[in-house]
Amino acid sequence: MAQAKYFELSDARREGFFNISEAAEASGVSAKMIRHYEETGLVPKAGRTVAGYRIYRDADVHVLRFIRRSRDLGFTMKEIGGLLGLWQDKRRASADVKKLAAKHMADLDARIAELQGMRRTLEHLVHCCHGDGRPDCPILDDLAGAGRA
Amino acid sequence: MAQAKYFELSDARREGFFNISEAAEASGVSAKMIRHYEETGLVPKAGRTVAGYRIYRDADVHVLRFIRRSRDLGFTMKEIGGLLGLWQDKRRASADVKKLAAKHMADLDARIAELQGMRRTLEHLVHCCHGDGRPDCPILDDLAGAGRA
DNA sequence: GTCCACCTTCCCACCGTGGGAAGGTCAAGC
DNA sequence: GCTTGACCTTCCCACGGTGGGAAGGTGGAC
Repeated sequence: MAQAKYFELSDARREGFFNISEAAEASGVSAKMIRHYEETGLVPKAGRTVAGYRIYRDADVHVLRFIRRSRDLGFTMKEIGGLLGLWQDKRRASADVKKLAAKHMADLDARIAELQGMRRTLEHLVHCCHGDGRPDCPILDDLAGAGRA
Repeated sequence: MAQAKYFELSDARREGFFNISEAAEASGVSAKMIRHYEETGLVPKAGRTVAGYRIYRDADVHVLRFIRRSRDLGFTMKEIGGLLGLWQDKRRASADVKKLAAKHMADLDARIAELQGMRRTLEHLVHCCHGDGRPDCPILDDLAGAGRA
């Protein structure tokens, strides 16, 4: 990632590097997750100081922010790997990006529809339940017997 | 769960018990998950034959179906634990069930809104991307720079 | 020199589900 | 009887993402 070799931390700072918590702060990705992304290969290994501290440049933080934004849009790690590849490939076809995004949109639609289905059923049940001190409850009755009662 | 002790499997069947795969089939919960629910204490420990095979009665299958149905409505394991408790408590107040269900509905609403927010943003981006062989792509531009460009 | 904040690695947890290995058991066919 | 294949058991590992925390090393300020 940083491609830098074996600075003292103070030197690294002078050269414009961040340590991991600064990179986390600037990118919105937690230090924990930055390490995790490195470990899983989503981002290349960070440069290190002589003492073994990870150091990051602006460009690295930029990558992390890209990941953060992608997560915010609900892309999976795998998809983000693909997006990063496309982002860094200057000869990419925008159609490839669009395709990936459209696929993800379809996934979101499916998930939304699923949740809305649950919500509708639940709304009906909640509506039917008088919700007082008595024990009889159509919600439980449905859970207990739906599809065969 | 089954409260039965140490049958031979053939005896158990005559007494109306199911083995785990029959219970799975009848309840819609996989054998794998039945064991898992037992291990986590969501359902009581099943009875066993002398050979150690789990055996289930109709009532046990009924419980499993309750769980399955609850999962289908998106309840978490924890919530299902609560629902099971209420279901089996004949002196429950239906208000308690309604409250749990209403809370879950609110959770669903929040999740749906979140996904719809993602979807809206994504739709806009996909719409803006010409999606041809050229590399320039507003989707990647947004992921790379949103919030500071 | 001391102190505290930060860094490192490592392991564990969540939730829900599935895969698969290694070994025991049941029932059917011969 | 014995073999065969389907099933059972327990155990561990994986996924996606994120967090908690322990144990030990460092950086920098006073």
